[in-house]
Amino acid sequence: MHVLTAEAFQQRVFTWFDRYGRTHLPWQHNKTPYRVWVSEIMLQQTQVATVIEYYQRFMARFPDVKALAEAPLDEVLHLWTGLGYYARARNLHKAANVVMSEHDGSFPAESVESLMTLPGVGRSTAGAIYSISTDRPAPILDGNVKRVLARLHAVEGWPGKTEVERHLWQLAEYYLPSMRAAEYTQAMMDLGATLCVRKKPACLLCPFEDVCTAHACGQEDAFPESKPKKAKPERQAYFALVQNDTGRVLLEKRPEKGIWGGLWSFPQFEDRGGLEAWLRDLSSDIQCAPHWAPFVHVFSHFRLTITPCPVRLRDADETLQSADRIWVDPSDVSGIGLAAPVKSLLEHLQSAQDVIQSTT
DNA sequence: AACCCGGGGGA
DNA sequence: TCCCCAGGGTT
Repeated sequence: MHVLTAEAFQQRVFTWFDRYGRTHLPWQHNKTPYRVWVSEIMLQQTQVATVIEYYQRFMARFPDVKALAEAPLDEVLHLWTGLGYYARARNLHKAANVVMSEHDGSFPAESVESLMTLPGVGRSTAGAIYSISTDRPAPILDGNVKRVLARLHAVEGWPGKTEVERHLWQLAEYYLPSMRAAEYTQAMMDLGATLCVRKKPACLLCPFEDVCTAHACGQEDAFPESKPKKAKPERQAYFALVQNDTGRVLLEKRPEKGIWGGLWSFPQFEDRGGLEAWLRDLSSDIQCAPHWAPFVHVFSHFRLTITPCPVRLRDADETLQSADRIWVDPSDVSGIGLAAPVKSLLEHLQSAQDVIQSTT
């Protein structure tokens, strides 16, 4: 077992990429810093297969950074609905405005450091945007590359630890070629995404099969080490699904910070008592249907048991109008961002409505 | 049900 | 500087 020179490593990467690399992803043609940036942000926590549709819709609606900057944030969040990690969309919108107001509308792609001044762009994302859009070398260290390098060198420890991450960056810099920078970045991501996958990697097809330390001892699964896990606390939420005579549904805008930041959701309460008190204040003329079956929505650090409580409201539309409250038609929620379970509940309300209409 | 993920921001 | 936070999809 020996360590490859950087040149030998690069040669193997390019030979493999020339045959097996991905070249037809939507963001791989007409490459501009803007298009690459949007793709990299979407790809941060989300796999390629999921991103493709979102990317196409996003680019059709916001073809350039000016269109994105001028759009209402609600509309950006709408196109992000279901993608998760909504801070990404808020940062994207904020960064588009920074590009317009502080960089005359052209992307600050002169260096990795200048890209990193944009909200939502860290070192790895900046390296990807820089190398792919300018074809000049910059290392990246996304989850794919972490896996490839951690296995190749059997790097111990969880990559979230500063020391481990520092070691991996050092390796990424060591192997970085001076030529074919864009292809190299793409090739490293492709290696991790298609061969060096988390479980059952395709080592027999890997250009580093003969030099990979983890493979040599049959320990591919042991690298990189996974995040130390801890128990997830349980939380409760009661959602008021308030519907008026016309079938429209009341939504509230969530605070910018925290879970589902800036999205629209149902009025939410920690317990049934809170919901009932709120309803009594709202109107004397309410019909509270039996609540629907509770279900669990899992976040990265807690589990939320949601109990949807449908309510029919006869009057008082006006009393509930304000900047952060709206009545929406559950069959048309264009223009606003919704969390996945909220979108799903609105669809349920819509089908319940259809049943009522078809039987009357 | 367990696992994965780049960056921001507060402790 | 470290650790917590954030939400879906995939396996």
